[in-house]
Amino acid sequence: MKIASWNVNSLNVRLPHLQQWLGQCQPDIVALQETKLEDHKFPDSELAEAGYRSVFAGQKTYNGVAIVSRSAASEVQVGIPGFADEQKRVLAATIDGLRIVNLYVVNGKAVGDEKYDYKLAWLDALRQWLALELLRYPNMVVLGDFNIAPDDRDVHDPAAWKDQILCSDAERGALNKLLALGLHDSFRLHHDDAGQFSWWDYRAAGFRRNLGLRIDLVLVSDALKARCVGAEIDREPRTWERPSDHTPVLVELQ
DNA sequence: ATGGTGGTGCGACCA
Repeated sequence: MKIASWNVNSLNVRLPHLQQWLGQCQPDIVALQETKLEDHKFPDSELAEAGYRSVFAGQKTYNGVAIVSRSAASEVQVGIPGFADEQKRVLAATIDGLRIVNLYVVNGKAVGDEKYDYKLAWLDALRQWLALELLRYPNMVVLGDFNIAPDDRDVHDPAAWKDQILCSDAERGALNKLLALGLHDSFRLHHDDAGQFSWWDYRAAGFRRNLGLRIDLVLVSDALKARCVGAEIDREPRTWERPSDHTPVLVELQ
């Protein structure tokens, strides 16, 4: 089965892209971020016409997460338990026997900014919660827009980005603490090359010049590692007219 | 190329 993550940067604008991509890629599960839609505006009937069910937790203008899947979702959880947060960034559900945890990690703006402190506190709360979730649900996929480039291979210009937001040691340390729970960056199970990105800035012709970062990740738990037979970044939707600044990333599970 | 684009919504903020 195919499991994907895509930051669509407004599902209102990108619904045609999502429909196109569902049709040609035929994923089983897709985690969406930055839907930017209140729940009553979520296009669940349009997606049902394409054969997909939806669960979603959105808000106006900012954030918003959803999981779109062929099979029904159960045990739906919004947010990190015990971590008060108005921002809709976390949505977990059980689908096809897998625990799917969809994340839109805080961006953080700049190292030292108050949003950066919020990002690190948020990641710490996430880690504490996931440690418990993994005990309950060994077959877990944690995926989404992590807003962290794991290492310098994931950065087009590591010197320019050194110690900058999305690349700082504290952010990478927080990601490594998540991985230490028994999670694996699926892309790195199958590829070790540099320059494979999932996000390119709209400015300065970032995509054309491949000035990107790999910040969209699919993590698989220890129990799923052996079933993970492929991991890819599908650059095609980033070439379409009026694209999201992110492109879909996906794994194939046996 | 030290600038630049895009979404929301009509300001200014966020990324």
